[in-house]
Amino acid sequence: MFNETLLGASSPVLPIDCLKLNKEASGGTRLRLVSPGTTIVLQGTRRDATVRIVEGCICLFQQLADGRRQILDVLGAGRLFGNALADTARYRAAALTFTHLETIDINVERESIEDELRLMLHRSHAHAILLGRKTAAEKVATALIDLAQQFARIASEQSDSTTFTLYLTRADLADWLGLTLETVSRCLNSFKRGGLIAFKHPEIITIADEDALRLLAAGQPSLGRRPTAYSQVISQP
Amino acid sequence: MFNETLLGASSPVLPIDCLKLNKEASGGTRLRLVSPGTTIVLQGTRRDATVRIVEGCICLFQQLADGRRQILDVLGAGRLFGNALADTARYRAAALTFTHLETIDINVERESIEDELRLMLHRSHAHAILLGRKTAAEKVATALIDLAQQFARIASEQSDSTTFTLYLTRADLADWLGLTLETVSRCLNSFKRGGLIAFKHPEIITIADEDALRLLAAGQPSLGRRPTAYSQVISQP
DNA sequence: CGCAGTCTTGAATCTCCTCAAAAGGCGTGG
DNA sequence: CCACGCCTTTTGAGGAGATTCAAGACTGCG
Repeated sequence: MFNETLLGASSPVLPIDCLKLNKEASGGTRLRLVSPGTTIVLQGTRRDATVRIVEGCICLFQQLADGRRQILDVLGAGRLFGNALADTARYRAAALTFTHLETIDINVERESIEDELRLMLHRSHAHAILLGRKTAAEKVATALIDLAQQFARIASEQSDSTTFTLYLTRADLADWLGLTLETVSRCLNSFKRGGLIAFKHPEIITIADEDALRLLAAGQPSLGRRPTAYSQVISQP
Repeated sequence: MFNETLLGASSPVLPIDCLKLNKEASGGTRLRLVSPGTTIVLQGTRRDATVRIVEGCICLFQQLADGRRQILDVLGAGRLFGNALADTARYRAAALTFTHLETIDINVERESIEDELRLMLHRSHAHAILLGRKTAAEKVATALIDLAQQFARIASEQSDSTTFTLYLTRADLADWLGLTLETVSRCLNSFKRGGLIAFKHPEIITIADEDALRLLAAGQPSLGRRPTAYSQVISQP
């Protein structure tokens, strides 16, 4: 069962797996460490219950009555989460690794919050075309490109290969991409055999051929299947 | 081919199929009539190019390189659209019927714009779980409930049946729900045979059994298939 | 009346899912 | 240090839901 972390100025309660630190920089904002698997619950309906991810990875998800799960977004360092962005009662957040959070002042960060809101909407729209119109391979390719950008290690910049930690399990990826865990695994290993990516441990991924992956992710006619267009194709303006 | 309507204070250009009216009420906002099939292009990157739908129906959509299309949202009267909400260069809008638009002042309507932004995000998230995790029948049921709410005719409130105009074609519905036009047609006719809905003309739909439709839309265990849950089911708090 | 567009329906195909089993990693404890 | 159990991942075989292809029906319009 998931642990639950309560966050919010109104609640002094902190579960065992949360560390509370005080930071003198940036005006004494609190830092909280959340363990993987923990469901993050922002206290009440307070508008000011909003946090910034300092380090780590969090996913937002929704569930249907029978348990079918859809991960809405995967958030890395710098992303915001909380009631100032959207009613947190409508979906839930879970930490995918040890994650540092810091509470933010919604009056001071008004601008950042509006930017984050626009970013969320843009990402959600991009994800809609992924879920609705991309093939399994295209979905996985898109996810890899996205996660590589968000979680790339600043390690050796040798050649053009990027390595990143895949905080999501195959099951998480499946619930993000609208697939099954087996299909995700098959795609990843097919990419591996094709030389698009490389991995030894299933959670440390190296992008070997980013160009090819990007073409696949974009749904390039040559690589994917033929299109399902029910309306005339409209040329870009 | 789609016509293109230019909107925005910077552009005095109006295509033939657009009527320009002056309205004395609400401070001289302009009203524009857009014909169905018209792609609406908000001029430039101006932050103030934003409109409210007074009457009619507009859909927002994106396309992949090969023409695969995904409708992001269907907007009815009262909804906003424009650069104040999201960069309109990232997706396009098309009128699905004769539609009245009025330009709004983003300084005066600051509050409404932020509300609309949150509504867009919420709807996009709700649509994500539809695209990723619902079956074809559940998708179509969800769409019908949604459209009935947004486009219900205020006609005879007899019994509990709602009738509405389906401005979307089967192809539009398919591109909204991540299905094919044939699957949408099959679902609608299956609902018709099952007594959930009724229609004589394919674009005038009556919701006959709203409760059953809502259960289906919610992905009720008894009606749909068994769940695809890759993580433990988390009980609601 | 005939044409064009949308919608409906059927049959075959295919992608992805389901079910199943085996392999690999990791921590615990003997 | 290795055995054991637990969990995630991989891989295979078969099946189901949705798509594709195709033909016919309905509607509105010149």
